[in-house]
Amino acid sequence: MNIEKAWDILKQNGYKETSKRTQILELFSQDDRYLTARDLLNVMQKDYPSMSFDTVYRNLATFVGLGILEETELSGERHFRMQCESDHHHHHFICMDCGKIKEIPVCPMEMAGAALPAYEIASHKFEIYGKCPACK
Amino acid sequence: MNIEKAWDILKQNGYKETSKRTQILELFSQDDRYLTARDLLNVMQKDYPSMSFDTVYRNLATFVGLGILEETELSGERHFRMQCESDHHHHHFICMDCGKIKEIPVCPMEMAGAALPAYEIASHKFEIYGKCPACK
DNA sequence: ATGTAAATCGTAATCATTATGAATTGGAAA
DNA sequence: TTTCCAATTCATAATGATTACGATTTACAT
Repeated sequence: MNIEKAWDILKQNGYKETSKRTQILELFSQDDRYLTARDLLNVMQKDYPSMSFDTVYRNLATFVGLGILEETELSGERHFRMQCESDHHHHHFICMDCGKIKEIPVCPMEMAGAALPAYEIASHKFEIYGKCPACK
Repeated sequence: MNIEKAWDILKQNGYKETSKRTQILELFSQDDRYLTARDLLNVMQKDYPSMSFDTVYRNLATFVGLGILEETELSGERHFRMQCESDHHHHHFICMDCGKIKEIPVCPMEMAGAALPAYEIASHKFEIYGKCPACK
């Protein structure tokens, strides 16, 4: 996901181009780690002092809803990052030191779905946590 | 996991047998769904009016640490349930209506681990969400 | 340029969780 | 049984993340 594509999606859904949305998208596009709302606010307030909780949270929710950002829960806090470019379904290894991620091409649902006949499957979560080679 | 086994573990680790721990274990052993701390408190205060947040949270943490309860994060809240009996590693389907779970015998780590040479894997999470046959 | 709905600001409210200090309790030992 | 002390619980306050509110500002179509 890049900034231009994100704006295409926002415009198509009737969202306006504002300076704060620009700032948020720029930050995410140049940082490929998972960030919390507070991380985001802290980093942004250095360069753009007027950025409120409301603006951050509201736009994060909008972006996740439109598939621009993806979200996961790590140690009790919501974390966000740019949605992956990959057009094929995949999952993530997440480094608990530096926060960087690595795509895992396999999806366990092919195997597991067969074990659940008569069940209606809505979604699934598969994540691996540990240390990346650089942090080890 | 049954109540006797839970007490064995607690005693072995020097924890005392208190009425509140008894009440908590009884509740979990007769409800196989994931419950939040508040669920637990609400249900328990009907029968045992003197049950505080502190007692609930502290004992939940103790029980999870000892492997008596297992924990997961659903829609931003921590949920708890009795640790499964199964001696082999497995994962869960969770019904988003009734909260009941079904064990899934497969684990994707056998496949995925191979895709991460040089990575140090600490843990992983694989859960499937949807509706069980009864709720569909 | 102007009007208007959308977006943002600054701050307060809410909700889950954790911490604190006083009071109570389990269980061993006298 | 009674006493004692550390473990536990109670009642409540503090914390930290998230959401909500009313006033103000802004994007952008007309």
